[in-house]
Amino acid sequence: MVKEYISVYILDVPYHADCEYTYFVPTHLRNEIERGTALVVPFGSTKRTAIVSRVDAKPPEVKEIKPVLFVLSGYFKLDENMMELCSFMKSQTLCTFGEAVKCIIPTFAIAKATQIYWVSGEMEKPSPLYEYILQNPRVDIKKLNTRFENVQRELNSLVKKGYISKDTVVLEKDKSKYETRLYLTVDKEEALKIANGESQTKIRGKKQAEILRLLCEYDELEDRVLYDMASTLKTSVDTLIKKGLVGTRKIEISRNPYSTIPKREGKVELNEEQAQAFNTLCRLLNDEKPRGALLYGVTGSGKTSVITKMIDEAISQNKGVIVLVPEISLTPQTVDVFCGYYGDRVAVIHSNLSNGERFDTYKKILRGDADIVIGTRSAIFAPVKNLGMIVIDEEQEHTYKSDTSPKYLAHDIARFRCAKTGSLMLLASATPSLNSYYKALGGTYTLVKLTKRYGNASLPDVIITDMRKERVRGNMGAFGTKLTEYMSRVAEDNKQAILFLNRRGYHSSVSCQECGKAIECPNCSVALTYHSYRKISEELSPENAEEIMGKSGILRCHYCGYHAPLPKKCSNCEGQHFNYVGFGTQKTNDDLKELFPSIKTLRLDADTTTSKASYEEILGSFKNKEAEVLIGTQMVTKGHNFPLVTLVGVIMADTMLYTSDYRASEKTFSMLTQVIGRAGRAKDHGVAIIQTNSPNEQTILLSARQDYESFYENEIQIRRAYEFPPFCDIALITISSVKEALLNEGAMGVIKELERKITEIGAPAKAYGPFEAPIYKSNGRYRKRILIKCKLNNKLREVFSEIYINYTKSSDKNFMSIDFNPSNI
DNA sequence: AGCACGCCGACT
DNA sequence: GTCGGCGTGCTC
Repeated sequence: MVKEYISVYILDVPYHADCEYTYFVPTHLRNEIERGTALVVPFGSTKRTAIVSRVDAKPPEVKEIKPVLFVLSGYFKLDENMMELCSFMKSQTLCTFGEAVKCIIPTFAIAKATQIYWVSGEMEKPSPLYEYILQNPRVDIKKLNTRFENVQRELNSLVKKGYISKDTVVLEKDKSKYETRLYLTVDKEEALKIANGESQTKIRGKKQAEILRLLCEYDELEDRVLYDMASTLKTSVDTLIKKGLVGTRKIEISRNPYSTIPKREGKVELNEEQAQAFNTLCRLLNDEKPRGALLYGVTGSGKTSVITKMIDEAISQNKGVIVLVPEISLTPQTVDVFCGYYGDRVAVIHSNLSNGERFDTYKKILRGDADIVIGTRSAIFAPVKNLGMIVIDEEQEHTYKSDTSPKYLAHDIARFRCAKTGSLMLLASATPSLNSYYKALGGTYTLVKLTKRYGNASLPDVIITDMRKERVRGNMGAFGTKLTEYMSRVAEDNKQAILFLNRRGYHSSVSCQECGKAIECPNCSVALTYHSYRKISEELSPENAEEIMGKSGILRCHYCGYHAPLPKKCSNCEGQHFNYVGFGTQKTNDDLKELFPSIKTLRLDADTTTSKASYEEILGSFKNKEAEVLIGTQMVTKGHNFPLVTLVGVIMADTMLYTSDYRASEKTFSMLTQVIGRAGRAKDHGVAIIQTNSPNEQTILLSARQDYESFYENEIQIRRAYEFPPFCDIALITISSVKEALLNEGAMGVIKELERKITEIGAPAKAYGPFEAPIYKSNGRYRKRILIKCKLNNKLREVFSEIYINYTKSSDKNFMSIDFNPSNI
């Protein structure tokens, strides 16, 4: 029973208005309300959906305290853990409480207040809008908006003049899907008698008799199916219902797109090392305290077997499990394996689900019908019952960080949920993120290693090709000598090859043609980014790049704002010619066609895989050997094993290495390690060829040896020396505006305020900027950034929050976004 | 975010 | 004179 006053969070308010509001609870509603209940309240001049945050609020000193209007029921209710998670997200990522709620509950289930209109007075010269409302009483604003332009204005004036009236209603949705089942209400013998005309109860139609016979045979049938089988329509069934011979019932059906996957049987056998890892992890799982573990296993060491065994263990103890994978479409085989193994107990969550599917999946988990959830980032919020373990596979992947509000990292949500439920957070990777490995070495996580490759799997031979030498020899194409040679061998031997290209990015760096070194920021140890003002129409090719790029442009650091013109010569070797990394990838396909006209290729990238189906189609045809070569981006590095693939080629390994991101090495290492691993799955000995301008780069050499630990040792020292995560946090403030002058002014104001507040609270933080964003002008808006290296804590977050509020409250039309530890810089 | 209020120009 | 443009500020 709640007291007189409650506090609520209103959904759909901007950040600066997102605070707790107090309402009076009419007595008749008092036993329907608790913390987490959804209800509708008057807010300003509208009615809004809200979530109860406190049931014992003190009335604030405001001129009017309004009463709660009514309570929303259904699936739209938050439990205590969800409530705390929303508060956590709000403080952690500076999102609104409502944005957090929308992560946790499918938007489908959230009732939203809408305006409806109807005609209430006669109009002399009816406008089209008036006519429409006359025809469609109680239409909602959404529908009007789709039919008329600029509708709000006219509506307001019509209301004012009394021609129409409006009201706010909250439509509670039940978007569940139902089907109607038909069954006999008399026993079968009787029904048969009736059908054969042997009973006192007489029916006339032949169809009706047939329906009765069918129902005798099948007990219960879906209405549509029965209509089909009896080739009849609703009318004859209706007659039977009226006669009381047939009954109907509605049953809710669950939209499960994965229900067709055949069930597989199989028992996981672990080798000694895996068994040991399993035992360690089991102890952590059984510990009542929340635990974190990092399962670091070299490529091919059988991490998945250990994870599967852990899931078996968890569900045998009646504990629920969440398994996160980087991108579901990248790993359909993972889903197949899981669904095949665990059948109906699995729920799959990813961004391609329809609203209906998402809602059904949500309910299935809520009911406890699914205790294993596998999915992408957003699955971290799944309301799994009796949660016991959260697995984050390939935990270093950047897709675990959301880049739209709420800008959370799945790990943080996992940590929070595990802490609340005493669960195990299990991170798994062959190339862990530096952050996670650092924590593991520091004892925050238990480090569990798998060092032995499974079975007799061997690493492929890795050949590193120095592309600078190829250029000197006059080979300007995408294929070096070695790769050409091995490609033709693949063709001869009737095998297959995978070629890996980096996505063609906007950022390009500049590296010396002689020594291959990229031009770096003197303060930050990251490659400087080349900003040119060339026209997009000037298509770059390796031949004309130096000329075009050299003409105009400037080098910038995205961390400290350092900028400089292009140097005349390389600071390392005095070389005078530079390569502009990040172009020419589109030539690969053309070059390939030219070199090997008979070879069939398949392309796999964001352009060719608009749907999940096309992705699997492409991989399917490659598996069926409808093509010899698969060319693609990141996507080719994951998933399927292709037994015929004996060659993996990395067209240009530097593209990712020399980006402005401080994690460039980390990302390159992870990527190359995975690509090379692709060639090691074949029965025949595989070969991986890495083409690069910097063949002596440690990152490339170490990834060729799959030597993560040495890579970590190198990289962590650089991070420490230049103070990058994990030794600090990075906050990125982006301000955008259509007016360039307004932007400068605003950004300067922000950094001044920021610096003042940082000094005030004495936080260890340093602000850099403002400087131009990598794409300075985009969508007609100019964007500037301020970057802060700091150690985030509640006090500092509060400072950012205040800055954000001040800025969004102010009247100018600039936008601000704040991202803590962004995934891309 | 909505929405109302309020202060300016161009219309019957 | 007033309609309706949008800048400003509030929401328990």
